[in-house]
Amino acid sequence: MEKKQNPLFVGTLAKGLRLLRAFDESHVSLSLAELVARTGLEKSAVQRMAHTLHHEGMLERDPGTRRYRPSHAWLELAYSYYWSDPLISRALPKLVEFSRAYGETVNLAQISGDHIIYSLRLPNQRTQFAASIVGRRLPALGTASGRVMLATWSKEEVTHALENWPIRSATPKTITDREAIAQDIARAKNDGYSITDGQMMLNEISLAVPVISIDGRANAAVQVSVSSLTYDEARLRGEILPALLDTAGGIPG
Amino acid sequence: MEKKQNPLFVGTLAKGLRLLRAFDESHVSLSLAELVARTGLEKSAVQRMAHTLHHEGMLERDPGTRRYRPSHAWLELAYSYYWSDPLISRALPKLVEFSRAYGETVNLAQISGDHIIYSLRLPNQRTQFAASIVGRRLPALGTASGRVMLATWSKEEVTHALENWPIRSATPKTITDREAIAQDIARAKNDGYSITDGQMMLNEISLAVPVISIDGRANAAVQVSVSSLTYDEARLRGEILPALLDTAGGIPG
DNA sequence: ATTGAAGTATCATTATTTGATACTTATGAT
DNA sequence: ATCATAAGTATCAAATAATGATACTTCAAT
Repeated sequence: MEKKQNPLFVGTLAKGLRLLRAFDESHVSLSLAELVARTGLEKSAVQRMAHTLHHEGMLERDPGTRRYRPSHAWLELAYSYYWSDPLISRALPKLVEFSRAYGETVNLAQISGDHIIYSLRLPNQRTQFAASIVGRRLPALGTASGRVMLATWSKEEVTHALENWPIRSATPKTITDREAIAQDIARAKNDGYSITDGQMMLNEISLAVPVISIDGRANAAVQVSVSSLTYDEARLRGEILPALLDTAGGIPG
Repeated sequence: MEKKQNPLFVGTLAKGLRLLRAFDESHVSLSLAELVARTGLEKSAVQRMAHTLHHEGMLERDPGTRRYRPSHAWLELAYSYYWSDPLISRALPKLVEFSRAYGETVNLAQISGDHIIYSLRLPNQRTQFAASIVGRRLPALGTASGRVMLATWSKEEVTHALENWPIRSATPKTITDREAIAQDIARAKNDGYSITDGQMMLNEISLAVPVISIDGRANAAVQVSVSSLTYDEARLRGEILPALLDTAGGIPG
């Protein structure tokens, strides 16, 4: 590792973690050589780390192809996470209730640095895979959830976010103009919700309302995605928004 | 670490992983001293590992209490897992379909050593928290899912499992007699499904059917939990079983 | 059959982890 | 409030354990 800042920093452990993070949606299994390429570590180091991670049950290994894959232990970690985050258990029953009542996809999003992360997802039949599974991260500024959270933050924090947080263009309709996003956040502050259209995916309209804590600040949002082919914004506002506000407002804390 | 088997084994990495595994449903946050107690490592080692894990974003740290917690990265790992396991994307739409149609809790369980692990869960309003979140592990012999998978395995494998796999008594009704479990597996082999009553929790009836792969073997099961206060076994067999068989049978693979 | 790449094994070198200890900050009892 | 004790943090000399170069073996493709 280049330079170690602190004598408490254990480079070997950090290297091992890099192997875990080498896996993602477009790298579902990796060979030794691919791990070398993706982590930038020495072949010998990768050999040792992969061996150890496999031995410890953190990596599955196909004896035929010799490729490594995430193991069930990765789900167990998610299980521990769920217990550790008190918001999850408070939000889950409310989301289930909403999901059953309206039959639309509903998610809990939390701020995570300059991204949002979906920590609970209740899909419906039309939801596609990527939008059905927890742990997905998206740039906060590009999402209704991120914007509606920012709408509850201080002016300084919002300015900082608008100037520094990343924007990724995912569709032709993605708004990359930071001034336009600033206006959208101001609108969300006024309205108490945020709607985006086709920002992350075409034909997808997203409605988010904040989960506000005692101090008035939101670090989480409840969000509904619908198809623009069956909904327009007005209908979303009329039919879904009131219930979604109830849902978010009903989350204790 | 006691004894190193292989020169490829990196003890430092294994130690770091022990910190991650120290968290579970009854240990949602841990202080340095508690980490020392739970991992059995030296205080200095824990200090270094915790520092590094925090630095790398794998542990959250409350500056006030100085306690460590799982971070969002644990959910990101689950996200990568989901993409890596091809069964997940095949099963999910079928489970959603079932869940919407019947309104009952439905899960995908997979074998994981001598336990089953729930890798997809679609809760309903009545489902309690522990039964709503993925990554939960249960001793395979004590679950309908585990038994119905074993029913598709070879005689030798079943014998080995019955002799060696763990049994944990969770309720007064938990069957701890291995001969009785053997009979239940034989019944499942005959019926193509398994029903358990109050094995993991009182007033919970569980119905599982196997997800059979091309070779006739099941490493996964689709499972429904209902309350014994609203269902009896006969009604479960009559109303739910046919649809559940369709669901499992409809999973490609 | 041949060749190059990928995966595996070995080992001397030394950088890195180690763990004891001292120091500082919190906590709880009196 | 004060003290006592535990928890958390910092430091450093010692040597263990990780390193990475290299050689060997297996695999895959032509």
